[in-house]
Amino acid sequence: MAPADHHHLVERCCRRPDLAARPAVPGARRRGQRQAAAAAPQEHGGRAGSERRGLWERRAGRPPAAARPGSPRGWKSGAVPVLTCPRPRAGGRSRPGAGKRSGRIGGRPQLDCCCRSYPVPGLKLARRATSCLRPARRVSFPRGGALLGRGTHPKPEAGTLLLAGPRSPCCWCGEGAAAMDAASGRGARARRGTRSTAPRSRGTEKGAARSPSRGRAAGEGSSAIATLRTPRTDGAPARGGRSARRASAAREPPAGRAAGGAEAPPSSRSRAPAARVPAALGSVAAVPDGAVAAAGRRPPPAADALRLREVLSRLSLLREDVSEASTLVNTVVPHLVQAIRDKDSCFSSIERQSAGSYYERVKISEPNEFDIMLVMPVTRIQLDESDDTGAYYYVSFKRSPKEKGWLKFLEEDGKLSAFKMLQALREIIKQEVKNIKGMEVTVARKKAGSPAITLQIKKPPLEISVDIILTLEAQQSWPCSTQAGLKIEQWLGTKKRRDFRFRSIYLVAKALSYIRNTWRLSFSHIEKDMIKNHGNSKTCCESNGPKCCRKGCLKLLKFLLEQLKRKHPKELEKFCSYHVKTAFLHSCVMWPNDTDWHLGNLDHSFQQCLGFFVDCLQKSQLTHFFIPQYNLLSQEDKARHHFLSRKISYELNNGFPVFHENY
DNA sequence: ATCCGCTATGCTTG
DNA sequence: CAAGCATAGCGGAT
Repeated sequence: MAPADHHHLVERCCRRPDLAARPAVPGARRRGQRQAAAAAPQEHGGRAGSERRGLWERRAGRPPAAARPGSPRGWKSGAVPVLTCPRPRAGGRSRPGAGKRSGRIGGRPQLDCCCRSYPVPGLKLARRATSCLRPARRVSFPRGGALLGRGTHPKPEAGTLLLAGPRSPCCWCGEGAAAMDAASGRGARARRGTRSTAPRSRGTEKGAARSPSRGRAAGEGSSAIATLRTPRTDGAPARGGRSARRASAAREPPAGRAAGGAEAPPSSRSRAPAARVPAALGSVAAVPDGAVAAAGRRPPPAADALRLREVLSRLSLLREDVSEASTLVNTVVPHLVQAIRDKDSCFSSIERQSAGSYYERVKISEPNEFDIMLVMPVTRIQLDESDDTGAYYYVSFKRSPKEKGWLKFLEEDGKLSAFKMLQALREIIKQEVKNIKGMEVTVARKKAGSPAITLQIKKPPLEISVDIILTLEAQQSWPCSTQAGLKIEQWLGTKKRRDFRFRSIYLVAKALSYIRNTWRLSFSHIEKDMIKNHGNSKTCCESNGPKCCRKGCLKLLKFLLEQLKRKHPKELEKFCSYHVKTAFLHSCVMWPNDTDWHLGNLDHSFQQCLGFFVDCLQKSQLTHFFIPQYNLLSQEDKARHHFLSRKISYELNNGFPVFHENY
């Protein structure tokens, strides 16, 4: 059996032919609209936070925010409603009346609608409204990905759908369509950052305008701590748009084309060109992919880290996308859960649990894939290994369950049939999706052996897939195959390990190709916890604690594999994100200290992870993180492993050109 | 003058 | 409440 088949959370890799027909760039229109937005207002003066706000208010002679219409606080406190859009849709700083000096098109603010997050009169605390009086715009940007220089307006052209350049059909699924574009949002991302910029106004009281922490931060060396992504805004904020920095990275042509087109003359003195140097690295000759494969053999150019941060910033999910997608998912899923509980008494105690990269906060590119576990508590089950991996089991009840409905899910020999349960669940869901209004929800075709029931939710321009995974939860000790796994003592501590192992075991309905009633151990709840609370010290990444780059590395690993899979779909079809996730977890064990993952050393940490993964590939040995006897890289696929290891080595040695390529 | 690294703050989802 | 996204604006580098 192919290890790649073993993990439902990653089986998306090569499926979704159903999505292949989706538009090349889902969300492009939305993004286009968003990014068409001209610069948003900007407050002047340079005080941080409330101090700065106070200054602005004093200067502008305005009432305090709490009393001002248009301010959320104002609404909460029952201030006078304003019916027209008094403010552009932008981040926390924009406010009504501001922006007089910000970028505008044609004298009026050419802003996309701000009202989706603007409170509606009469709707207390409403976050969304449809009462916008200002039409959204569509804007086209130059094809070919010319860089947008700062202060350069992209010359939007009303009424044109935004497309950055010709899109090649996606090779992800071998279906010749753009499924993976959608999955990763790469195409969309390329347009994400496009926005107009405006001359930036500086604070009038430079020194005084410094935020209280500035001095400390600069003086005490926190400059070494680089943020993963803090797209600075050199002009006024565009509504929902990316910073110019992000934009420049996203739009960078892969082959090192001279930055700057007619629209975007780059500053010759700026550091930006170095940062934007495409991954081919210009002067650095490409190192063949067959070269040595451990990390660090090529001293990375200083710009590497910067570029990785750029890449990372492109991968983060847009807040608006998250909001829209989660709204859909959170409408559909509770509806289905209720229906499932009602329709079959066996399923009456089913509970929703979230899993997968979105809920681990390592989803990259676009929030278009969600994993929902439907967890059924079971008691007194007996597990019998179905093969030698230690991951697959037959499940039977030690005592027949009180609920007699269960009998219909049992095979003659008393084993609980994953297949039968999935089928029942699937039928209920298929019936129930018909009752969901306001969007199109369909159940994707069954995939042999897949533990998931995949929903497609369409509400143009959104297209989301939700994997529903039937899961058994048993409060009993973990099987002995897990005894020597989860070696996190040095990393998260012995107590944490003990706590984890006291948690329930989860089994997902995963049929093997030759046996229909098997269940596979799932540790996604533990993985989620480890990724969320990943620090060796408790304060890692907490609000005031030191920030690390672990999640950043995981995202980059995922992205690298995605990109390579797009480039070599056939050769890499057996690899999935669970492989890199596993390698990442091993890396966390191998380098347990937070200091090993200093945010400023993103490039180094990433290369270490990759180096480890490449070693695994070369040895065809990647141990399941929880089940040490289970090798995720079976020896039969050695050639494929070497292929991937060569590809990764090439990327490693040449500054990751694939991060900047479109497939 | 422009760009970059960084922090502070607000907002949203989980 | 934590985490992540989005933005403003500083000092310093180029």
